[in-house]
Amino acid sequence: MITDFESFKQELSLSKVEICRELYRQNRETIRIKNEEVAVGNLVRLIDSTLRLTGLKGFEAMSLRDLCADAGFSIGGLYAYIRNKQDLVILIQGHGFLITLRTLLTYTGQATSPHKKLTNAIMAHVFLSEIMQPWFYFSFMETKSLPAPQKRQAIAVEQKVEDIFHDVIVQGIEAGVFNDVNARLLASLCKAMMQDWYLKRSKYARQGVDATQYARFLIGVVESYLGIYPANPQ
Amino acid sequence: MITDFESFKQELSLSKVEICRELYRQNRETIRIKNEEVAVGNLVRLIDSTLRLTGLKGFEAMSLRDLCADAGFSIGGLYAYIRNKQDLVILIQGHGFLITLRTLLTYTGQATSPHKKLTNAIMAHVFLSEIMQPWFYFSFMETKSLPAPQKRQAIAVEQKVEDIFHDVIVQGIEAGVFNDVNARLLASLCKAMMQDWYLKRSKYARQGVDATQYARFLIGVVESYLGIYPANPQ
DNA sequence: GTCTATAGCATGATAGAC
DNA sequence: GTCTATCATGCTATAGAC
Repeated sequence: MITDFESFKQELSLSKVEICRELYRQNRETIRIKNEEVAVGNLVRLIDSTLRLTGLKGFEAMSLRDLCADAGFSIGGLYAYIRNKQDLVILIQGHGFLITLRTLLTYTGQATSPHKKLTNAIMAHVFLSEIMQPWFYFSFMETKSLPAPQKRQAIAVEQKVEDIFHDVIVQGIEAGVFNDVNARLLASLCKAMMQDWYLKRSKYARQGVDATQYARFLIGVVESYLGIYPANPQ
Repeated sequence: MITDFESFKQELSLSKVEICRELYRQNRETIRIKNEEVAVGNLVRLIDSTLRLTGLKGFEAMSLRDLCADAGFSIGGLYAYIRNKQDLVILIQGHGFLITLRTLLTYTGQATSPHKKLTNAIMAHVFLSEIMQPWFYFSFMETKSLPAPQKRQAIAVEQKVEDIFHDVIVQGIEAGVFNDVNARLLASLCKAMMQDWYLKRSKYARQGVDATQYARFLIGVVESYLGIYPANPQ
Protein backbone atom coordinates (compact mmCIF):
# COMPACT_ATOMS: atom_id res chain seq x y z
CA MET A 1 0.00 0.00 0.00
CA ILE A 2 1.40 3.38 -1.03
CA THR A 3 0.89 6.38 1.19
CA ASP A 4 3.32 9.09 0.15
CA PHE A 5 5.87 9.96 -2.50
CA GLU A 6 9.05 9.47 -0.48
CA SER A 7 8.34 5.86 0.45
CA PHE A 8 7.31 5.09 -3.13
CA LYS A 9 10.54 6.53 -4.45
CA GLN A 10 12.66 4.44 -2.12
CA GLU A 11 10.78 1.25 -2.89
CA LEU A 12 11.03 1.73 -6.66
CA SER A 13 14.66 2.89 -6.69
CA LEU A 14 14.98 3.51 -10.40
CA SER A 15 18.40 4.96 -10.94
CA LYS A 16 19.26 6.47 -14.28
CA VAL A 17 22.28 4.21 -14.57
CA GLU A 18 20.28 1.03 -14.06
CA ILE A 19 17.71 2.12 -16.63
CA CYS A 20 20.40 2.96 -19.15
CA ARG A 21 22.16 -0.35 -18.56
CA GLU A 22 18.94 -2.18 -19.44
CA LEU A 23 18.57 0.11 -22.43
CA TYR A 24 22.08 -0.69 -23.59
CA ARG A 25 21.45 -4.43 -23.44
CA GLN A 26 18.15 -4.08 -25.28
CA ASN A 27 19.75 -2.14 -28.14
CA ARG A 28 23.04 -3.92 -28.55
CA GLU A 29 22.71 -4.24 -32.33
CA THR A 30 22.40 -0.55 -33.03
CA ILE A 31 24.91 0.67 -30.43
CA ARG A 32 28.46 0.21 -31.75
CA ILE A 33 30.25 0.56 -28.40
CA LYS A 34 31.64 -2.62 -26.87
CA ASN A 35 32.59 -1.42 -23.37
CA GLU A 36 29.41 -1.52 -21.27
CA GLU A 37 30.57 0.95 -18.63
CA VAL A 38 31.55 3.54 -21.22
CA ALA A 39 28.34 3.05 -23.18
CA VAL A 40 26.08 3.29 -20.13
CA GLY A 41 27.74 6.46 -18.91
CA ASN A 42 27.34 8.10 -22.30
CA LEU A 43 23.75 6.93 -22.67
CA VAL A 44 22.82 8.65 -19.41
CA ARG A 45 24.12 11.99 -20.69
CA LEU A 46 22.67 11.44 -24.14
CA ILE A 47 19.15 10.73 -22.92
CA ASP A 48 19.24 13.42 -20.25
CA SER A 49 20.11 16.03 -22.84
CA THR A 50 17.61 14.78 -25.39
CA LEU A 51 14.76 14.91 -22.88
CA ARG A 52 15.84 18.32 -21.66
CA LEU A 53 16.21 19.97 -25.07
CA THR A 54 13.10 18.33 -26.46
CA GLY A 55 11.17 19.59 -23.46
CA LEU A 56 12.29 23.12 -24.27
CA LYS A 57 11.86 23.28 -28.04
CA GLY A 58 10.40 20.02 -29.29
CA PHE A 59 12.18 17.08 -30.87
CA GLU A 60 12.07 18.35 -34.46
CA ALA A 61 13.47 21.73 -33.45
CA MET A 62 16.37 20.14 -31.57
CA SER A 63 19.33 19.79 -33.94
CA LEU A 64 21.88 17.06 -33.37
CA ARG A 65 24.49 19.79 -33.03
CA ASP A 66 22.54 21.33 -30.15
CA LEU A 67 22.30 17.90 -28.62
CA CYS A 68 26.02 17.20 -28.94
CA ALA A 69 26.93 20.56 -27.45
CA ASP A 70 24.63 19.97 -24.50
CA ALA A 71 25.65 16.38 -23.85
CA GLY A 72 29.37 16.90 -24.48
CA PHE A 73 29.49 14.66 -27.56
CA SER A 74 31.05 15.15 -30.93
CA ILE A 75 28.76 14.61 -33.88
CA GLY A 76 30.75 11.55 -34.88
CA GLY A 77 30.65 10.11 -31.40
CA LEU A 78 26.89 10.46 -31.27
CA TYR A 79 26.49 8.25 -34.32
CA ALA A 80 28.09 5.36 -32.48
CA TYR A 81 24.90 5.16 -30.40
CA ILE A 82 22.26 5.77 -33.06
CA ARG A 83 21.91 5.15 -36.76
CA ASN A 84 19.77 8.26 -37.30
CA LYS A 85 17.80 10.86 -35.40
CA GLN A 86 14.67 8.72 -35.20
CA ASP A 87 16.60 6.07 -33.29
CA LEU A 88 16.83 8.51 -30.40
CA VAL A 89 13.04 8.48 -30.04
CA ILE A 90 12.81 4.74 -30.21
CA LEU A 91 15.61 4.38 -27.67
CA ILE A 92 13.90 6.67 -25.19
CA GLN A 93 10.38 5.49 -25.75
CA GLY A 94 10.71 1.74 -25.45
CA HIS A 95 12.02 1.67 -21.97
CA GLY A 96 9.43 3.89 -20.24
CA PHE A 97 6.63 1.64 -21.41
CA LEU A 98 7.97 -1.38 -19.60
CA ILE A 99 8.43 0.53 -16.37
CA THR A 100 4.99 2.14 -16.50
CA LEU A 101 3.02 -1.04 -17.01
CA ARG A 102 5.17 -3.07 -14.62
CA THR A 103 4.72 -0.48 -11.87
CA LEU A 104 0.97 -0.10 -12.29
CA LEU A 105 0.35 -3.84 -12.33
CA THR A 106 2.57 -4.33 -9.28
CA TYR A 107 0.70 -1.80 -7.18
CA THR A 108 -2.81 -2.80 -8.26
CA GLY A 109 -1.85 -6.43 -7.71
CA GLN A 110 -0.72 -5.73 -4.16
CA ALA A 111 -4.10 -4.37 -3.10
CA THR A 112 -7.07 -6.53 -2.14
CA SER A 113 -10.19 -4.37 -2.46
CA PRO A 114 -11.20 -2.46 -5.63
CA HIS A 115 -11.06 0.75 -3.59
CA LYS A 116 -7.46 0.15 -2.54
CA LYS A 117 -6.49 -0.98 -6.05
CA LEU A 118 -7.84 2.29 -7.40
CA THR A 119 -6.09 4.55 -4.91
CA ASN A 120 -2.87 2.58 -5.37
CA ALA A 121 -3.09 2.92 -9.15
CA ILE A 122 -3.60 6.69 -8.99
CA MET A 123 -0.78 7.15 -6.49
CA ALA A 124 1.59 4.90 -8.41
CA HIS A 125 0.92 6.73 -11.67
CA VAL A 126 1.29 10.23 -10.25
CA PHE A 127 4.45 9.27 -8.35
CA LEU A 128 6.01 7.48 -11.30
CA SER A 129 5.37 10.47 -13.55
CA GLU A 130 6.90 12.63 -10.84
CA ILE A 131 10.12 10.62 -10.98
CA MET A 132 10.16 10.33 -14.77
CA GLN A 133 8.49 13.62 -15.67
CA PRO A 134 10.73 14.42 -18.66
CA TRP A 135 10.05 10.99 -20.10
CA PHE A 136 6.27 11.24 -19.72
CA TYR A 137 6.27 14.71 -21.24
CA PHE A 138 8.41 13.57 -24.14
CA SER A 139 6.25 10.54 -24.73
CA PHE A 140 3.05 12.58 -24.79
CA MET A 141 4.39 15.28 -27.08
CA GLU A 142 6.27 13.16 -29.59
CA THR A 143 3.96 10.19 -30.04
CA LYS A 144 2.23 11.77 -33.01
CA SER A 145 5.48 12.07 -34.96
CA LEU A 146 6.58 8.47 -34.42
CA PRO A 147 6.91 5.94 -37.26
CA ALA A 148 3.86 3.71 -37.54
CA PRO A 149 4.96 0.68 -35.48
CA GLN A 150 6.19 2.78 -32.54
CA LYS A 151 3.05 4.89 -32.72
CA ARG A 152 0.88 1.78 -32.53
CA GLN A 153 2.88 0.62 -29.52
CA ALA A 154 2.47 3.97 -27.78
CA ILE A 155 -1.29 3.99 -28.31
CA ALA A 156 -1.54 0.38 -27.15
CA VAL A 157 0.30 1.19 -23.91
CA GLU A 158 -1.95 4.15 -23.21
CA GLN A 159 -4.96 1.93 -23.86
CA LYS A 160 -3.57 -0.68 -21.50
CA VAL A 161 -3.17 1.90 -18.72
CA GLU A 162 -6.78 2.94 -19.15
CA ASP A 163 -7.87 -0.68 -19.18
CA ILE A 164 -6.25 -1.21 -15.80
CA PHE A 165 -8.33 1.62 -14.39
CA HIS A 166 -11.44 0.51 -16.24
CA ASP A 167 -11.23 -3.03 -14.91
CA VAL A 168 -10.77 -1.90 -11.32
CA ILE A 169 -13.76 0.43 -11.58
CA VAL A 170 -15.91 -2.34 -13.04
CA GLN A 171 -14.85 -4.68 -10.22
CA GLY A 172 -15.93 -2.08 -7.67
CA ILE A 173 -19.28 -1.53 -9.34
CA GLU A 174 -19.99 -5.26 -9.55
CA ALA A 175 -19.00 -5.68 -5.90
CA GLY A 176 -21.53 -2.96 -5.07
CA VAL A 177 -18.99 -0.69 -3.37
CA PHE A 178 -18.88 1.93 -6.17
CA ASN A 179 -21.75 3.88 -7.70
CA ASP A 180 -22.90 2.57 -11.07
CA VAL A 181 -21.00 5.06 -13.25
CA ASN A 182 -19.70 4.97 -16.83
CA ALA A 183 -16.49 3.04 -16.14
CA ARG A 184 -14.91 3.65 -19.53
CA LEU A 185 -15.39 7.39 -19.32
CA LEU A 186 -14.19 7.58 -15.72
CA ALA A 187 -11.07 5.62 -16.63
CA SER A 188 -10.33 8.13 -19.39
CA LEU A 189 -10.91 10.95 -16.95
CA CYS A 190 -8.48 9.42 -14.45
CA LYS A 191 -5.88 9.34 -17.21
CA ALA A 192 -6.60 12.96 -18.14
CA MET A 193 -6.28 14.10 -14.54
CA MET A 194 -3.05 12.20 -13.92
CA GLN A 195 -1.70 13.43 -17.27
CA ASP A 196 -1.88 17.06 -16.21
CA TRP A 197 0.63 16.37 -13.48
CA TYR A 198 3.43 15.84 -15.99
CA LEU A 199 2.14 18.18 -18.69
CA LYS A 200 1.74 21.24 -16.48
CA ARG A 201 4.04 20.54 -13.61
CA SER A 202 5.41 24.05 -13.29
CA LYS A 203 1.88 25.36 -12.83
CA TYR A 204 1.36 23.09 -9.83
CA ALA A 205 4.79 24.00 -8.49
CA ARG A 206 3.67 27.64 -8.60
CA GLN A 207 0.60 26.67 -6.56
CA GLY A 208 2.84 24.97 -4.02
CA VAL A 209 1.26 21.57 -4.61
CA ASP A 210 3.45 18.46 -4.40
CA ALA A 211 2.93 14.99 -5.84
CA THR A 212 1.41 13.51 -2.70
CA GLN A 213 -1.08 16.34 -2.33
CA TYR A 214 -2.02 16.14 -6.00
CA ALA A 215 -2.55 12.37 -5.87
CA ARG A 216 -4.67 12.60 -2.71
CA PHE A 217 -6.73 15.36 -4.27
CA LEU A 218 -7.44 13.23 -7.36
CA ILE A 219 -8.35 10.30 -5.15
CA GLY A 220 -10.78 12.52 -3.24
CA VAL A 221 -12.49 13.61 -6.45
CA VAL A 222 -12.81 10.08 -7.78
CA GLU A 223 -13.98 8.69 -4.43
CA SER A 224 -16.71 11.27 -4.12
CA TYR A 225 -17.95 10.49 -7.62
CA LEU A 226 -17.94 6.78 -6.86
CA GLY A 227 -19.89 7.45 -3.67
CA ILE A 228 -17.23 6.09 -1.33
CA TYR A 229 -17.19 9.09 0.96
CA PRO A 230 -20.45 10.64 -0.09
CA ALA A 231 -20.77 13.01 2.86
CA ASN A 232 -17.86 15.43 2.91
CA PRO A 233 -14.86 15.18 0.61
CA GLN A 234 -11.96 16.94 2.25
CA MET B 1 -28.28 28.82 -20.18
CA ILE B 2 -26.64 26.22 -22.38
CA THR B 3 -28.08 22.73 -22.58
CA ASP B 4 -26.58 21.01 -25.64
CA PHE B 5 -24.01 21.42 -28.35
CA GLU B 6 -26.31 22.11 -31.27
CA SER B 7 -28.00 25.13 -29.70
CA PHE B 8 -24.62 26.49 -28.56
CA LYS B 9 -23.25 26.18 -32.06
CA GLN B 10 -26.15 28.09 -33.59
CA GLU B 11 -25.98 30.84 -31.00
CA LEU B 12 -22.25 31.35 -31.42
CA SER B 13 -22.20 31.09 -35.24
CA LEU B 14 -18.47 31.49 -35.73
CA SER B 15 -17.88 31.09 -39.41
CA LYS B 16 -14.33 30.67 -40.64
CA VAL B 17 -14.77 33.59 -43.01
CA GLU B 18 -15.82 35.99 -40.26
CA ILE B 19 -12.91 34.94 -38.07
CA CYS B 20 -10.46 35.40 -40.93
CA ARG B 21 -11.90 38.80 -41.80
CA GLU B 22 -11.23 39.96 -38.23
CA LEU B 23 -7.78 38.41 -38.48
CA TYR B 24 -7.08 40.29 -41.70
CA ARG B 25 -8.04 43.62 -40.16
CA GLN B 26 -5.94 42.94 -37.06
CA ASN B 27 -2.82 42.17 -39.13
CA ARG B 28 -3.07 44.71 -41.89
CA GLU B 29 0.56 45.84 -41.53
CA THR B 30 2.11 42.44 -42.13
CA ILE B 31 -0.32 41.29 -44.84
CA ARG B 32 0.61 42.87 -48.15
CA ILE B 33 -2.67 42.21 -49.97
CA LYS B 34 -5.00 45.17 -50.49
CA ASN B 35 -8.18 43.43 -51.65
CA GLU B 36 -10.02 42.26 -48.54
CA GLU B 37 -12.12 39.60 -50.26
CA VAL B 38 -9.07 38.01 -51.89
CA ALA B 39 -7.08 38.15 -48.67
CA VAL B 40 -9.82 36.67 -46.51
CA GLY B 41 -10.41 33.81 -48.90
CA ASN B 42 -6.72 32.97 -48.95
CA LEU B 43 -6.37 33.29 -45.17
CA VAL B 44 -9.09 30.69 -44.68
CA ARG B 45 -7.17 28.16 -46.78
CA LEU B 46 -3.84 29.14 -45.28
CA ILE B 47 -4.95 28.69 -41.67
CA ASP B 48 -6.94 25.56 -42.40
CA SER B 49 -3.90 23.91 -43.94
CA THR B 50 -1.52 25.08 -41.22
CA LEU B 51 -3.73 23.69 -38.46
CA ARG B 52 -4.22 20.45 -40.36
CA LEU B 53 -0.56 19.80 -41.17
CA THR B 54 0.64 20.92 -37.77
CA GLY B 55 -1.86 18.58 -36.16
CA LEU B 56 -0.36 15.70 -38.13
CA LYS B 57 3.38 16.33 -37.80
CA GLY B 58 3.95 19.35 -35.59
CA PHE B 59 4.72 22.89 -36.63
CA GLU B 60 8.51 22.50 -36.90
CA ALA B 61 8.17 19.42 -39.08
CA MET B 62 5.78 21.17 -41.46
CA SER B 63 7.78 22.76 -44.26
CA LEU B 64 6.44 25.81 -46.04
CA ARG B 65 6.56 23.79 -49.24
CA ASP B 66 4.20 21.22 -47.72
CA LEU B 67 1.96 24.04 -46.60
CA CYS B 68 1.88 25.67 -50.03
CA ALA B 69 1.11 22.39 -51.75
CA ASP B 70 -1.73 21.68 -49.32
CA ALA B 71 -3.24 25.17 -49.40
CA GLY B 72 -2.77 25.73 -53.13
CA PHE B 73 -0.28 28.55 -52.72
CA SER B 74 3.02 29.27 -54.37
CA ILE B 75 5.91 29.92 -52.04
CA GLY B 76 6.08 33.51 -53.22
CA GLY B 77 2.36 34.03 -52.74
CA LEU B 78 2.58 32.76 -49.18
CA TYR B 79 5.07 35.46 -48.26
CA ALA B 80 2.53 38.14 -49.09
CA TYR B 81 0.69 37.06 -45.92
CA ILE B 82 3.58 36.49 -43.55
CA ARG B 83 7.10 37.85 -43.09
CA ASN B 84 8.47 34.55 -41.79
CA LYS B 85 7.34 31.18 -40.54
CA GLN B 86 6.86 32.39 -36.95
CA ASP B 87 4.28 34.90 -38.13
CA LEU B 88 2.00 31.99 -38.94
CA VAL B 89 1.90 31.00 -35.28
CA ILE B 90 1.24 34.53 -34.09
CA LEU B 91 -1.48 34.96 -36.71
CA ILE B 92 -3.28 31.82 -35.61
CA GLN B 93 -2.75 32.21 -31.91
CA GLY B 94 -3.91 35.77 -31.28
CA HIS B 95 -7.37 35.31 -32.55
CA GLY B 96 -8.38 32.23 -30.57
CA PHE B 97 -7.58 33.96 -27.30
CA LEU B 98 -10.14 36.69 -27.84
CA ILE B 99 -12.84 34.22 -28.74
CA THR B 100 -12.14 31.93 -25.79
CA LEU B 101 -12.23 34.60 -23.12
CA ARG B 102 -15.18 36.42 -24.68
CA THR B 103 -17.21 33.22 -24.85
CA LEU B 104 -16.45 32.10 -21.30
CA LEU B 105 -17.26 35.50 -19.80
CA THR B 106 -20.47 35.74 -21.80
CA TYR B 107 -21.80 32.43 -20.56
CA THR B 108 -20.74 32.80 -16.94
CA GLY B 109 -22.19 36.33 -16.96
CA GLN B 110 -25.57 35.06 -18.20
CA ALA B 111 -26.02 32.74 -15.22
CA THR B 112 -27.26 33.87 -11.83
CA SER B 113 -26.20 31.18 -9.31
CA PRO B 114 -22.60 29.93 -8.83
CA HIS B 115 -23.85 26.45 -9.72
CA LYS B 116 -25.26 27.59 -13.05
CA LYS B 117 -22.19 29.72 -13.74
CA LEU B 118 -20.02 26.65 -13.24
CA THR B 119 -22.05 24.33 -15.46
CA ASN B 120 -22.26 27.05 -18.12
CA ALA B 121 -18.52 27.59 -18.04
CA ILE B 122 -17.76 23.87 -18.44
CA MET B 123 -20.28 23.48 -21.26
CA ALA B 124 -19.11 26.62 -23.05
CA HIS B 125 -15.47 25.53 -22.89
CA VAL B 126 -16.08 21.98 -24.07
CA PHE B 127 -18.37 23.14 -26.87
CA LEU B 128 -16.03 25.90 -27.99
CA SER B 129 -13.11 23.47 -28.13
CA GLU B 130 -15.35 21.13 -30.11
CA ILE B 131 -15.93 23.79 -32.76
CA MET B 132 -12.31 25.00 -32.78
CA GLN B 133 -10.55 21.72 -31.96
CA PRO B 134 -7.63 22.20 -34.36
CA TRP B 135 -6.98 25.64 -32.92
CA PHE B 136 -7.01 24.43 -29.29
CA TYR B 137 -4.75 21.53 -30.14
CA PHE B 138 -2.34 23.76 -32.00
CA SER B 139 -2.30 26.29 -29.19
CA PHE B 140 -1.54 23.65 -26.57
CA MET B 141 1.21 21.97 -28.58
CA GLU B 142 3.02 25.01 -29.91
CA THR B 143 2.94 27.36 -26.92
CA LYS B 144 6.32 26.17 -25.70
CA SER B 145 8.05 27.12 -28.97
CA LEU B 146 6.62 30.64 -29.11
CA PRO B 147 8.78 33.75 -28.82
CA ALA B 148 8.76 35.20 -25.31
CA PRO B 149 6.00 37.84 -25.60
CA GLN B 150 3.53 35.47 -27.27
CA LYS B 151 4.40 32.79 -24.76
CA ARG B 152 3.64 35.14 -21.88
CA GLN B 153 0.33 36.00 -23.51
CA ALA B 154 -0.58 32.34 -23.91
CA ILE B 155 0.19 31.57 -20.28
CA ALA B 156 -1.73 34.64 -19.15
CA VAL B 157 -4.82 33.54 -21.09
CA GLU B 158 -4.66 30.05 -19.62
CA GLN B 159 -4.34 31.61 -16.17
CA LYS B 160 -7.33 33.84 -16.88
CA VAL B 161 -9.45 30.83 -17.84
CA GLU B 162 -8.54 29.11 -14.60
CA ASP B 163 -9.28 32.28 -12.67
CA ILE B 164 -12.80 32.35 -14.07
CA PHE B 165 -13.36 28.86 -12.70
CA HIS B 166 -11.59 29.64 -9.45
CA ASP B 167 -13.73 32.71 -8.80
CA VAL B 168 -16.99 30.89 -9.47
CA ILE B 169 -15.99 28.06 -7.12
CA VAL B 170 -15.06 30.52 -4.37
CA GLN B 171 -18.41 32.29 -4.82
CA GLY B 172 -20.20 28.99 -4.37
CA ILE B 173 -18.22 28.10 -1.27
CA GLU B 174 -18.83 31.49 0.30
CA ALA B 175 -22.52 31.25 -0.49
CA GLY B 176 -22.54 27.90 1.30
CA VAL B 177 -23.84 25.94 -1.68
CA PHE B 178 -20.52 24.15 -2.43
CA ASN B 179 -18.37 22.03 -0.13
CA ASP B 180 -15.33 23.82 1.24
CA VAL B 181 -12.76 22.42 -1.23
CA ASN B 182 -9.39 23.67 -2.52
CA ALA B 183 -10.74 26.06 -5.16
CA ARG B 184 -7.41 26.67 -6.90
CA LEU B 185 -6.73 22.98 -7.32
CA LEU B 186 -10.26 22.22 -8.47
CA ALA B 187 -10.05 25.01 -11.05
CA SER B 188 -6.85 23.46 -12.42
CA LEU B 189 -8.53 20.09 -12.49
CA CYS B 190 -11.49 21.48 -14.45
CA LYS B 191 -9.00 22.82 -17.00
CA ALA B 192 -7.22 19.45 -17.17
CA MET B 193 -10.48 17.59 -17.72
CA MET B 194 -11.73 19.98 -20.39
CA GLN B 195 -8.33 19.93 -22.03
CA ASP B 196 -8.50 16.21 -22.73
CA TRP B 197 -11.49 16.79 -24.98
CA TYR B 198 -9.36 18.55 -27.58
CA LEU B 199 -6.11 16.69 -26.93
CA LYS B 200 -7.53 13.19 -27.26
CA ARG B 201 -10.65 13.72 -29.25
CA SER B 202 -10.26 10.66 -31.44
CA LYS B 203 -10.16 8.47 -28.33
CA TYR B 204 -13.55 9.76 -27.23
CA ALA B 205 -14.89 9.39 -30.75
CA ARG B 206 -13.87 5.72 -30.58
CA GLN B 207 -15.84 5.41 -27.32
CA GLY B 208 -18.88 6.93 -29.04
CA VAL B 209 -18.97 9.91 -26.69
CA ASP B 210 -20.03 13.29 -28.08
CA ALA B 211 -19.39 16.79 -26.75
CA THR B 212 -22.68 17.08 -24.87
CA GLN B 213 -22.19 13.74 -23.13
CA TYR B 214 -18.62 14.61 -22.22
CA ALA B 215 -19.55 18.01 -20.79
CA ARG B 216 -22.42 16.53 -18.75
CA PHE B 217 -20.12 13.85 -17.42
CA LEU B 218 -17.56 16.42 -16.26
CA ILE B 219 -20.32 18.45 -14.64
CA GLY B 220 -21.49 15.35 -12.80
CA VAL B 221 -18.00 14.68 -11.45
CA VAL B 222 -17.49 18.27 -10.31
CA GLU B 223 -20.97 18.48 -8.80
CA SER B 224 -20.49 15.35 -6.76
CA TYR B 225 -17.18 16.65 -5.40
CA LEU B 226 -18.78 19.97 -4.51
CA GLY B 227 -21.58 18.11 -2.76
CA ILE B 228 -24.34 19.46 -4.97
CA TYR B 229 -25.92 16.10 -5.71
CA PRO B 230 -24.38 14.08 -2.94
CA ALA B 231 -26.75 11.14 -3.22
CA ASN B 232 -26.39 9.52 -6.63
CA PRO B 233 -24.35 10.98 -9.48
CA GLN B 234 -25.79 9.63 -12.72
C1' DG C 1 -1.38 39.48 -56.97
C1' DT C 2 0.71 35.38 -58.12
C1' DC C 3 4.17 32.82 -60.09
C1' DT C 4 9.11 30.53 -60.94
C1' DA C 5 13.87 30.46 -59.97
C1' DT C 6 17.36 30.69 -56.87
C1' DA C 7 20.26 32.50 -53.08
C1' DG C 8 22.02 31.38 -48.62
C1' DC C 9 22.15 28.60 -44.95
C1' DA C 10 21.47 24.88 -41.40
C1' DT C 11 20.66 20.29 -41.03
C1' DG C 12 21.37 15.07 -40.85
C1' DA C 13 24.68 11.90 -41.96
C1' DT C 14 29.46 9.95 -43.42
C1' DA C 15 34.50 9.31 -44.01
C1' DG C 16 38.69 8.97 -42.29
C1' DA C 17 42.47 10.85 -39.02
C1' DC C 18 44.05 9.97 -34.42
C1' DG D 1 36.28 5.14 -29.09
C1' DT D 2 36.30 9.76 -30.18
C1' DC D 3 37.32 13.50 -32.97
C1' DT D 4 37.31 16.98 -37.17
C1' DA D 5 36.19 17.85 -41.82
C1' DT D 6 33.01 17.43 -45.32
C1' DC D 7 28.97 15.98 -48.32
C1' DA D 8 24.38 16.20 -49.94
C1' DT D 9 19.99 17.64 -48.98
C1' DG D 10 16.16 20.37 -47.78
C1' DC D 11 14.89 24.41 -45.62
C1' DT D 12 13.42 29.53 -45.22
C1' DA D 13 13.38 33.56 -47.55
C1' DT D 14 14.01 36.79 -51.59
C1' DA D 15 14.21 38.66 -56.41
C1' DG D 16 12.20 39.49 -60.38
C1' DA D 17 9.14 37.87 -64.46
C1' DC D 18 4.37 37.95 -65.73
